[in-house]
Amino acid sequence: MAIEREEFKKLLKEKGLKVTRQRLVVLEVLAESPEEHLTAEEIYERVKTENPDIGLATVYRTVQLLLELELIDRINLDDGFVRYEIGDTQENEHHRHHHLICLRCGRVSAFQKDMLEALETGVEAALGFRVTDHEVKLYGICRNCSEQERI
Amino acid sequence: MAIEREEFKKLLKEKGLKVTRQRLVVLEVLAESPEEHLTAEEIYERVKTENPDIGLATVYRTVQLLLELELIDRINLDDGFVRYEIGDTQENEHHRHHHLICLRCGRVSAFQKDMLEALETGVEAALGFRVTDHEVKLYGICRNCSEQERI
DNA sequence: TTAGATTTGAGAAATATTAACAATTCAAAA
DNA sequence: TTTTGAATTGTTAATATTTCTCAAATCTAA
Repeated sequence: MAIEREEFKKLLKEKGLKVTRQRLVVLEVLAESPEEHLTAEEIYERVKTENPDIGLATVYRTVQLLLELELIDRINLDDGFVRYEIGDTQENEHHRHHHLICLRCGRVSAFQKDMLEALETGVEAALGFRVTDHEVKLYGICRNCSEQERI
Repeated sequence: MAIEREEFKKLLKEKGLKVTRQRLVVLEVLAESPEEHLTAEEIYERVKTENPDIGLATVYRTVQLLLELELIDRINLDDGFVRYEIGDTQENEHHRHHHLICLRCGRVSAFQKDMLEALETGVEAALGFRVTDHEVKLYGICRNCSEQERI
């Protein structure tokens, strides 16, 4: 479950930050599409439908703020854009940077964090490297595309 | 072991590409520092000591070519630069995009590919996603920094 | 040596993101 | 509600990496 509007307001106030229309709308756009990975420009386009006077710089600034508050995550698909997606407040840690990227259909999805735990403990045991965060991208062919291929 | 100069020449000829001084020097710079992760600008600076007349665009073009030939790998540390490192011809697959990034000293190192296998087979078994490539970055504190901290 | 295609160098162009700064907006106090 | 001061915003310019353009140079096969 993503963060609620009222929780967000409370969080801003706690940090001494102001609750602005722009901040609410940017978060809302991201919260509306938990499965998508939007670029700043895409967020800007969507925000403009509700708030035509918003500036692109404000989107960049707000996205930066939301990252710092750990309400959203970033993903870089190496296509020249940084993308953003709403985080999941159910998880204790908001580091959900592990994605499956289908080379056929382009779909980006996440997989369960616990699948990474073996890898991380393995690295710690073998190399003494204490893992605190990760960004994992696995490229390949998703189930859907595999099945369509077979037909 | 990285690719040899003569192998590279042969590979270029096989593909109908020309063997140029610039291509040889760029590969050499990368081969000299298998542990480093150089930006295009850094490669350019080093190449210029042997070849002062080279252009930056040529470095970008050559690096692109070397990527396509799978002689080098790219890594993006999200600091605004794409970085390149020589690949390892010993491995059958040249996808060595798995790195440990120390948040204390900034060192970037690689870990053995076989540690990833469990993760990849797990994803395949659980989700039907056939993994063909990966880019894995684990952030944390390396052994060196952990030990220095303790002193 | 020649010829033709590829490659290069230099600088312009493209493009994502950040910085600067005056104008606006928010929120606490009067 | 009004006031007030600081935070935030919008606009535009700036920054910086990477790509594009094109004439000149270079490579390779004949």
